[in-house]
Formats: sequence, structure tokens, C-alpha cells
Amino acid sequence: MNVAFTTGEMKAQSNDPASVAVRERIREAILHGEYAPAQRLIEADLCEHFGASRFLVRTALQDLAAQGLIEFQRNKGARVRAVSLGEAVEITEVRMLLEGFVAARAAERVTEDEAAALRQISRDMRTAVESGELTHYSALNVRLHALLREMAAHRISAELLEQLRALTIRHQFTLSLVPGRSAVSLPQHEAIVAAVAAGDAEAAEDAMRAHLQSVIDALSLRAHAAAVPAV
Amino acid sequence: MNVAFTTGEMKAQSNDPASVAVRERIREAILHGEYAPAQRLIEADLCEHFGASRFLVRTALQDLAAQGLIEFQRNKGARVRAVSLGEAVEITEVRMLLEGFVAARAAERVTEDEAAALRQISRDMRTAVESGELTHYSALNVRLHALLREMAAHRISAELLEQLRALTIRHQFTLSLVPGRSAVSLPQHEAIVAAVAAGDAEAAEDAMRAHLQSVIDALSLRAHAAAVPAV
DNA sequence: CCCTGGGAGATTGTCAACAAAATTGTTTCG
DNA sequence: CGAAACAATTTTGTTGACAATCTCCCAGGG
Repeated sequence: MNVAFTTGEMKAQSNDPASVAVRERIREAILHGEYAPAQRLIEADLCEHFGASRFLVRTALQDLAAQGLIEFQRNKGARVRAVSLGEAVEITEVRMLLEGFVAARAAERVTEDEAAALRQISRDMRTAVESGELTHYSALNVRLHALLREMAAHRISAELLEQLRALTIRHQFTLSLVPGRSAVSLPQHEAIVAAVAAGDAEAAEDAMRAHLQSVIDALSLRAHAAAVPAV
Repeated sequence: MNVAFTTGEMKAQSNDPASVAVRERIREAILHGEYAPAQRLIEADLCEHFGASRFLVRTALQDLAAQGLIEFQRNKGARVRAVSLGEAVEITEVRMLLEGFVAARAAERVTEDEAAALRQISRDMRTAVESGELTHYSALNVRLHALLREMAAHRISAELLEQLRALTIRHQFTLSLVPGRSAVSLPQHEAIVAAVAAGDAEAAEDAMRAHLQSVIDALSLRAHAAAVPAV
């Protein structure tokens, strides 16, 4: 995989207004599931759909391939990359390391304002879960992790994490729909917030690792369930 | 940076014989220091030098930009990316996490043959250091880490590590020339080999982390030395 | 009926020429 | 003499067309 980044990758890819716009639009489309995994991305179709020249579409596809979101096959063009459950587990294992590191660093550098913001997210999360607003809960989840990355002030790990997260977004989504999943993850998030806000780096790392380990377990469970399909 | 991979990235970039050849040749040239950091890479020059069309050179440059090896500036073309010492430290911090994980996994899965191969590399390293063959020692170092990655059988971390390592290769090189550096790193490598060969995952992770922490310390020292230039 | 082969259409890979922007060099004016 | 404006060159960004390859459909023979 070529890990890449929400929009601020490793500061590498071309940043023309035109080029970047097309790339981000295609990227968002893939991340929002408008193109199914393994689906072919026909350049001409994309040109028409996004009103861009084939040149721009092509460079955008090349960037996205570098981010690992799509794959190229010689003379067969681009397909959206289908991340297997096994790969998703591997990615989450790496995320466990990096996010744990980020959480610890965030705990070391937390300010009063940041602690307050974290606690606010934590409260909002509980409210969202209790009222069954799963998509809002998911958005808060993204915000929590983003805030921690920002607090850690560690560009490399932040960029890698954004890239890795994008690759597993589909699995994250299906996981979030599993009944009772939010009930499991909510206390984990609350533990992370408590540790970081308290400035306890070791506890923060442990809590974050426990959280992602639980994600890995859930993924592995699904991998097993897929082998023996539901009734 | 957009982390990428020796040649097998996240399985993303185009793999045409022609395109990949140009990309790898330019990549090797940059890694071998034939182009200085911040140096402009003129497309026409590269075309002539590598005997390729501008189209191929351009796609190659785009791939390398995605790997973080070069940077694009709108209407100003490509420059080889200058990785600051601060960035090198961040990258090595992430490597510490990933390589530690890889070492632990390698220890869990080590076979008899692999243990023997590791010990052989360890012996060769000592011989190389004692006879002052620094470049051979460096090559063995690369082989050791590559073997560990292979043993760990963890694609994602392997690919990320290759990408990260490429970005810091220049710093690694200057570091290896510091007098007495090999005397410091040799016992660390021996400790890693011993732990992995013995199948002790925890010790392997600790040894690897200690090794890379020492690299970070050496880098930070240089960062400080650079602020107060040598006499 | 099935399998093989060929051909038409679709799709991507590549190239060469053109346009836009930046860089460099030169001239002119204060 | 220095600085700003202008012109020439270099370099990159973009476009459209062409060639190579793949895909799909259909016909013919076994």
C-alpha cells in the first residue's frame, strides 16, 4: 500500500488547484462508497462525471494509486482497491502502534483547553450513543482521533495514520453497524479521553491500544464469520 | 512525505516494465546521492540521461513524489526532498515502533534456518566492523532488517518501513560515518539477533527499540551540533 | 451444442506539439 | 551606478491525436 493522507499527504503530491480538486473529489467519492471495491474506474467516465480533462483525471488516479486507494493493472486501467479483512487487520495492528504513540504524546503535551475539548467530545459521544445517533457518534470518533493527532504534533505519524485510516474506512463502517458495537467502544473512548486529559501518557497508550485491539478482535471475528456465512 | 516502498509499494503504483524501470533508475540515483537535496530535477535532462520520453519521466516523478522522495511545486517542477533532522527524528521514532513490532513478530515465528541465517549475519557484522569495512557493515545492516521484515510476514509494516527508510537514507549514511558509531551499533544488532534467534519476542522488541533510540539520540546530537557548528 | 477464432468496439498507454508560467538576461531611466 | 521594466529563453502544464491492448460478440467448424 502506499499510505497517503487525507489531503495533506507527506507534502509530496502536486498541489495545483485544478489537479488537487479532481483528486479530492474522486477520493471522496471512493471513500463515500460511490465506487465499489474492485470496480473499474474508466477514465472517460470520470472525465465526463467530474468535467475534467483526461490528463487531470489520469494524474489524479496516479496519486490515488500511490495512496493505495486504487490499483493499476497494465492496459486494464484503475480499479478501486479491495482491502481484504486480513489486510484490514494488519493495518489496524499498525494503527494500534501509531495511535498508541500519538495518545501518549498527546497526554504529555495536553493543555487545559485541549483537555476541555476532549471531555466535551467524550460527553457528546455518550449522548450520541444513548440517543442512537450512530453517524454522529462516528463523526465524533473521527474528530477525537484527529484532535489527538493534532495535540501530538507529530507530522509523520499523523500522515501515516490518515492514510491507513482511509484504507480501512469501509471495514470501519461495516463494523460500526454491528449491533452493540458502540456500547463496546464508548467506554474505551472515555478511558482514552480520561487518561489523556489527566496527562497520563502510559495510561493513554494502554487505553488506545486496548481500543484498537478490540477493533482487531471484532474484525477477526467477522473474518471468521465470513468463512461460515450467516444463516 | 508520502511513504512508499522499495519497489513493492502498497501494491499500488503502475507496474509497466518501461515505466517502472525509469522510476527505479531515478529512485536509485536519488538514494545513491547523485542528486543533492533541494536540487531541481529538470524533466528534459532526465529524458536525455535515462533515454526515456518525457511522458515516462513525468509519471516516474509523480510516483516518486508520492513516495515522498521528491516534491512538486506548481510550475516549478520537481526537487529532491530535503528531509530535515527534525523530520528524520520523527521518522526514526515511527520506525522504532514498527521495527520493534516486526522484531517481536519475527521472534515469534523464527525457524531453525532463519535463526542460523541471523547468526551468520551477526558474525559477518562483527568481522566487518573489526576489519573496518564500513560499507560492508552497512550492507549487512540492511540485510538484517530485511530478513526480519521477511520473517515477520507483515506486509503493511514492511512496506511502510521501506518507505520510511528510504527517506532517511542520507541521514543514516552520514551517521554511519561518525567515528565509533559502528562500535555502538554492533552490540545492539547482536542483541537483536540473539533475542530473535532465541524466540524471545519481548526481548527482541526491547533490543530493537533500544537500537533505534540510540539512532535517535545520535541524530539529535547532530541536530544540536549543527546549531553550534564544529570548530 | 460447444469450442475456437477473428473482428469490431472500447479503453488505456504513449507521444509530440502547443500554451502558460517562471527564470534569466538586457536595456533603459532615475 | 543601481533598480525597475521589458524581452528572450527555459521549463513546465496541458491538450489532442495515435497506437497498442484488451473485451466482447458472432460466425463457423467439429
